[in-house]
Amino acid sequence: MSPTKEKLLSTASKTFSKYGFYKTSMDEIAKSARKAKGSLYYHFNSKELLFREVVLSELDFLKEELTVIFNAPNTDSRDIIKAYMTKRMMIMNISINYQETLRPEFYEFYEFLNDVILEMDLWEKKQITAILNKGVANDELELPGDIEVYAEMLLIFLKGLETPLFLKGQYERLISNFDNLIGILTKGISKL
Amino acid sequence: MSPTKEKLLSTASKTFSKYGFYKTSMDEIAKSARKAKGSLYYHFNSKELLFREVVLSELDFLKEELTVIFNAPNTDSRDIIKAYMTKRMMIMNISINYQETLRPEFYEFYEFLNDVILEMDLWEKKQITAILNKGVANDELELPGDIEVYAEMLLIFLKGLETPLFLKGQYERLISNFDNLIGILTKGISKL
DNA sequence: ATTTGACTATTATCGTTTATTAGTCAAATA
DNA sequence: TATTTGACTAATAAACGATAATAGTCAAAT
Repeated sequence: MSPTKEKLLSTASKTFSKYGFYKTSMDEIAKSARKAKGSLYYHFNSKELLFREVVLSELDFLKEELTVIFNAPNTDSRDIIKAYMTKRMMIMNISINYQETLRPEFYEFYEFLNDVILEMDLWEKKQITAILNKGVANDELELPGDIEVYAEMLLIFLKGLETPLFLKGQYERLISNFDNLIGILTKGISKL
Repeated sequence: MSPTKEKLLSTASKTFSKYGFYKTSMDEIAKSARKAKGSLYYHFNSKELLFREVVLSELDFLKEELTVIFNAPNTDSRDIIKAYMTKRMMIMNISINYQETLRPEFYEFYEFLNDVILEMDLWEKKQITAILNKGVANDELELPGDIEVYAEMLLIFLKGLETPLFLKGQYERLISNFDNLIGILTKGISKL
């Protein structure tokens, strides 16, 4: 990625995270980055696509970090699940532009991001399903019924926590008990 | 409750559930109930308060049904938790006016209902906390850390399911595995 | 105490103008 | 050739008034 493009992207990320998508203008981003507005459009084509790139970069970072965890060799599937949940929450907590998309009052405005979020959901669901299947194969886990549905519900739970944690400022309070909760969940799925 | 008031309330509930709060007019409700509009205002004071009553009546029904479950004598706390989760989802599935308040595009418009929902949340949290505490006292459950936070997270999970289940039409698909999931959760919190 | 419906007050909607901001492009630069 | 620039245009949001729809009132009737 060229230095100009990189500069524009990081400036956009900072500005969007400060004022939100709708209260940030392209002129403002260009000015902050000390570049011409034309360069923004040369590299990103539109404001929506620029914001997409910003959110995508946050999700790509999350994906990279999670990939390390999911692919850790010789690790008990329960430990992978634990590490996954913890890491996910930590990174989401600092993904300010992703958090912006959670605001229900903007729900309809972010439709152009639906596919990005959906793609991430599918990726996570796939990874969770794989690790659950591996756990069952290794006799570490015991899961009656459809494994994919468990993966889906785990994701629903984690995503359900996002609003209280990141938008309603309960991160500190709830995260303190998160380890205990993870313990219970893994106990629930463990083969005893 | 007077017959007129009852008639108005049930007509309002039907009409709101059919067209939603904003696309239903007071004239329409009065006409459907074959009453004068003045009667609506005599009994309910405003459109918002009328809708409140409608949603409250759905939540009161839920409360009543759950109270029976929570207060069942001589019942294992795990069975109470299981019955609670199942019953909650069944009743929520038919509480159409409550479901309307879940729509994120209307989020800001339903602020006058926030206290009703919050009150229900607190009630549920209190009931769950009580049953978890009872379970621990009876040596049926094992929960390290703050019990209230578990109650809160269980509620977050159940409420997180509402949107996929009721608004995105996944009720049939996901509910089929719900029993298995409940089994896992109760296993996770059980003292072994 | 309750019910009624003609009436008033508010709020949504539409059309128009103005201001802001998204998006373009020919020329300059490297 | 690929990139950068900023004056320029096009599209959209905000502001405003006029009109339509609907929330809410109240004196009279039951």
